[in-house]
Amino acid sequence: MNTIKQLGNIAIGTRLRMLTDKFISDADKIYKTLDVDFEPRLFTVFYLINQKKSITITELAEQLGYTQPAVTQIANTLISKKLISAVKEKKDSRKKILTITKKGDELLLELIPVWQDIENSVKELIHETGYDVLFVLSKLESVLEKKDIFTRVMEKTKKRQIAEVRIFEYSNNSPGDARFKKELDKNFRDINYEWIKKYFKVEKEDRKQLENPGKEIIENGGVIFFAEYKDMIAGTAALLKKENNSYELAKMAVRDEVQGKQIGKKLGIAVIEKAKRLKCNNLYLETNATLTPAINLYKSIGFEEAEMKDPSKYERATFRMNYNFNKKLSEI
Amino acid sequence: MNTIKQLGNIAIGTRLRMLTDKFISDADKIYKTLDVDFEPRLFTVFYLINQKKSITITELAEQLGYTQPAVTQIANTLISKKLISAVKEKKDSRKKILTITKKGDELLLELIPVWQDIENSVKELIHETGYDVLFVLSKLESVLEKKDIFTRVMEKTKKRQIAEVRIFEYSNNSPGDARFKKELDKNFRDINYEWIKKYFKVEKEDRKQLENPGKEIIENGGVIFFAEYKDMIAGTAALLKKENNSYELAKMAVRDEVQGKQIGKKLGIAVIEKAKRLKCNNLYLETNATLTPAINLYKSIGFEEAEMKDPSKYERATFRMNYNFNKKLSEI
DNA sequence: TTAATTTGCATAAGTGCTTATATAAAGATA
DNA sequence: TATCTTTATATAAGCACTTATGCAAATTAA
Repeated sequence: MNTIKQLGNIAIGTRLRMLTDKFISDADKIYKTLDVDFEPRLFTVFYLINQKKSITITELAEQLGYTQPAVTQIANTLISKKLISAVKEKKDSRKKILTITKKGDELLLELIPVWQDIENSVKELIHETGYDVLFVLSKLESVLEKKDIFTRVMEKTKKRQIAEVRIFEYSNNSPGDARFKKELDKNFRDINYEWIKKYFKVEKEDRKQLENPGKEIIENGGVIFFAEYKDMIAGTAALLKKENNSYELAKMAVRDEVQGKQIGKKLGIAVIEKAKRLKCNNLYLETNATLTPAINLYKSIGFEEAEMKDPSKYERATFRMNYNFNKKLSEI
Repeated sequence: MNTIKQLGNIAIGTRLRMLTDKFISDADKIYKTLDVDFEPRLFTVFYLINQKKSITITELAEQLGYTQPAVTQIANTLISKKLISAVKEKKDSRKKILTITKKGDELLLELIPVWQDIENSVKELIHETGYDVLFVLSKLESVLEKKDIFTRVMEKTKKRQIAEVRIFEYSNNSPGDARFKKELDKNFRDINYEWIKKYFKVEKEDRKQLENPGKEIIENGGVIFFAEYKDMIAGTAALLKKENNSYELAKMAVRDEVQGKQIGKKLGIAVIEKAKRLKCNNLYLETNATLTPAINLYKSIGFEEAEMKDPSKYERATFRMNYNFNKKLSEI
């Protein structure tokens, strides 16, 4: 039974469950031994009804942190034991007002000294630990409320995953054998066709760039970026050279099965950095106004909504964004 | 939800349960979100099988503090997911040896980083509380192991109940009206008949004393003691005067429905103290050797087994005890 | 060496919560 | 004022354990 301690922090749930079970089963044994017709699970509800004199199901659930069905079930048990009674509220007949019955009051006379003994026993126990255990529990509750384990783990996982994503570029200057380049071309094509088909239709300009990226993008002075994640090409982006040191961010796509790993963001940042190194003074992109998540991503890396001046080569392009070179990047 | 805190020590079980639920459900959410085919409840068992490489159901149950059926169920789930495999031990075919499968090893590769993130998140959480929460839990566990809540409450309840028992005597010197004395006589008779009939048969000597205690006991220089508990006469004892400052403790009986409240002990002590005040130098009692609980009670208040010299007036009396006036009473 | 006891595991049923969903009354909106 | 949404409670089913019990293999006692 000591092994559980060695599992460390991760087994805290199991250890708490064991302590919980011990407390609850001891309480149960106490009622049984003292021949009091009561159960531990009824305690909080019965206690609070007595304290508040009259209270509804939902109010109890809120104040005790139970779910409503839990309170309904406990209340029904108390009603069947004739310890409380329920009446509908006059003004709002959905509400059920619970009050202690005469039999409940009589049972309370028996219960109160037992509760007092339990209270004192727990107090004594806690004192022997040398810690203000209840305060520690409060701390744990409040720290957990600020940021729970799920959120913490997600943050860590995201960071870990981002770290596992490797971005590399493919341009006229990149070395590499032909077979590898062919494989990359295929990935560039497939990943982009996949996402375009999902929301829109493939247009002539798409086909031109995707079928022959070497000629249409690289030879025109552009760069293609790939995101590699766990031995697979997970996403792409292209930096297209335009006139007068202008560049366009285009063909940015991430495979469906690796969404949510910040791959798009990492690609976008790589594109921006490359553009800066190329002395670009005008970086823009075109997208569709309905693609809110994408637009938010672009905003998060420094793009700002701009006027849609000239008609685009793409039917789907209804929204233009310019990169703001002066804005300091918020932390990524 | 803050109300639960105000319930104080007694609601510690409920508070622990809530924390437990939060940890477990967060872990569940993490596996689901990361699309890992695993469940929190499988963790400890799967982890330990991996650590020990091969282990049986019962060993797991012992080391984890789970019941054997719990481990059987978890193991079966792991087997159905093909994460572990079970083979019978050659030497003892009752034993089932569990080991991780290839698929289990593959899942572990996915799980370990997640577990690491959980581990770190809990560590971070605990650090933010400012307390060594796991150490506090250990303390709680060890203090609880030394003496659990049930035992503590029982001790307190016993003390409380003893305090509620009032012993009073009824002798030639006692004041009181006739009706009250008649009522006491009836109680003395009924309580004793009740217990005698339960184990033995009522004998002539019983009838003589019980039907006419005033004449047979009081007028002979004896004293009758009553224990009053919650407005009822709960037990009786008599101190019978014999020749040469000898006294006999007899007719000690406690109603069945108030057994276990130390009433007999309290009566016995009252009898002994009275005997001392009467300058008694030889206090004895006769009982039956089969009545072990009664004999233990007598021992606990200072009686010692003695030789059964003269044949008793009672058929059932097979065991004689003398009070040791020199022995210091152990704490009561 | 047989019979009785102990041990290891399986199975069934219970417990005390949960989530998901239904239902009816009340309140908001058009 | 009819409809749509929200709120209060009920009901059903699930979950992760528990206790109780059964069964067969192993061990101990006679």
